[in-house]
Amino acid sequence: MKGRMMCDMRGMLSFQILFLLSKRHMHGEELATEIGKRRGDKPKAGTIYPALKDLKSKKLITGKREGKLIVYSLTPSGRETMKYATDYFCRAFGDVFALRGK
Amino acid sequence: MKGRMMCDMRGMLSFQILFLLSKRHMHGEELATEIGKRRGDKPKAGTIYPALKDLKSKKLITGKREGKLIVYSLTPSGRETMKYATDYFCRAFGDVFALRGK
DNA sequence: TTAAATATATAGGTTATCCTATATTTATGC
DNA sequence: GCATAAATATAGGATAACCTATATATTTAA
Repeated sequence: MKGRMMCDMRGMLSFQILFLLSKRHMHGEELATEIGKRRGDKPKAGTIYPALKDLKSKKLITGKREGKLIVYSLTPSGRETMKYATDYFCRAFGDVFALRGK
Repeated sequence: MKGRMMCDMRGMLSFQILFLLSKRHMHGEELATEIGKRRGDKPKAGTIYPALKDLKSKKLITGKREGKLIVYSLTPSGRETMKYATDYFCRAFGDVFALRGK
């Protein structure tokens, strides 16, 4: 599927991470798996961990070590960013979905 | 609005161009304006024209000069790519929309 | 205790997407 | 014709998002 794609479909990784964390707390591997379910390809460690590091440095998420895992959740600022980003996303791409099923 | 965004929302430009061209033929400025309506910021010339050049080089769109304008439309390959890309996009981000209004 | 498995971290490279700034082409108004 | 406006083109620079490969930490199994 991805091989057939001739236009670039990268992007919105940090947004998708914030979105998933707004539903429940997750650790890195879990996030990668959830993104993989949606995109068809699970992002590699070298993709997901730098993204988490960046979101953490911007204080949008916090991580709490639980044994082998680091469980991430949104900060208040992360929740607000997520809200604005969702509005933006829906305004930008809403009509792609509106057409589905037609 | 965009200034408040603390997570990167770039991406999917070529997909959005293909999507818009699947609805009607447009020239570059027109595409930029339509994208601007959706994203809140109209992409600059240095963004849109290289993207069109790239899609053209991949034979996903063709351009026909009409006076001052170059009117673009999808090639058969562009239509097929657009279909796969839309499926991918909806699978990847469908639940962002599913939650709206809840 | 040691090995293997799992999760995380980081270095280094590529590309699309964004920008600003400058140039060129084409049509239009005087 | 000549200037202006509008559309297109391109150079050059930044960054997020992807990758591979390697390393480290932590838990589990033998």
